[in-house]
Amino acid sequence: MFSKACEYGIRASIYITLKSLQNVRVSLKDIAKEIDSPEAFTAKILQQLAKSKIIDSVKGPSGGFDINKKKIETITLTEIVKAIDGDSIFEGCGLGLKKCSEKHPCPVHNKFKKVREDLKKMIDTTTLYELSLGLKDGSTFLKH
Amino acid sequence: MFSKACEYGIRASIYITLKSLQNVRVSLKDIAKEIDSPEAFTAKILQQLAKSKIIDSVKGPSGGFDINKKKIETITLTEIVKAIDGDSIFEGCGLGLKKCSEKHPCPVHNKFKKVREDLKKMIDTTTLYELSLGLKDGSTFLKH
DNA sequence: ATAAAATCGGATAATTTTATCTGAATTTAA
DNA sequence: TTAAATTCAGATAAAATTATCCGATTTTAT
Repeated sequence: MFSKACEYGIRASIYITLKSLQNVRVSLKDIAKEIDSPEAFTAKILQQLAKSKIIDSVKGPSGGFDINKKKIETITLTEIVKAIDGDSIFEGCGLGLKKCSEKHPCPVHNKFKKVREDLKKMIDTTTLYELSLGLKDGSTFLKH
Repeated sequence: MFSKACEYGIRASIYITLKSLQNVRVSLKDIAKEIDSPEAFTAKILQQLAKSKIIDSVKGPSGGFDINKKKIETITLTEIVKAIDGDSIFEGCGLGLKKCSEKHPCPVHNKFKKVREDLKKMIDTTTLYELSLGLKDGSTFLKH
């Protein structure tokens, strides 16, 4: 569904959200440990998210990553997915045709349309804030 | 969604279905041309499908691939996907957690569940026969 | 000022996926 | 029986993705 990079990116974002709500900035090392991801690779992904202005990064001791508290409730999964995987997941044809459209559909075009729209709707309406709640109350997890 | 190999596999299967319904066996070359896929790579995929007993292969001149007519109406996309991509698409966690379950869910577990179930239901009930109809009447396409 | 703690950026490496090549085996038909 | 048309199998190559390494830069705290 998503690339590994995107999976890490989403998991990291949810963790950063959780901590940001507690006014705590978190380091790469901390993030990688908490989401059980390769540190250096995760660094690259966080850089992408920072460049896309989804998260903020601060260098130096006591530096790390956080998300603006006011922004947290507005950030959706869609923004993160787009920043990392682009919009292949939204646009791509289910059977990989370069030109697949209503006018020139592949055999599964219509059947896929509904599934894809549901997926789109779901990630479009799911916020980081929302996802951090389960983490906070211990009902959901980011590793193992 | 699916791997490239799987996309080619599905497209090839639909084309083989169309021709098999006309009692015509098709060669690799023909298939690759009709679905616009790399020939040698497609060969590997067809071998997988043949080993999985989804399609039949015949060597020698006038050889090629076909599907038993009686079987055509019973073959679903699920069988093809499983033969090529395994069941990662059915089992995998949306965020890549190794152990994600009802008891230990990732933050998007429940939101993904519905989408995934819809996808599963869709490919589980879609047959090759059905997909070949649009091709036959020119309303759907396998390339460009 | 200086040392330490962090991110940043670019190069490189490992792995997986996609794709190609080549020769062997099989089958058909002349 | 031989040549041609095919698939088959294994090796290899190319490309994309995932992952690591290292030195530079920034910032903090002493």
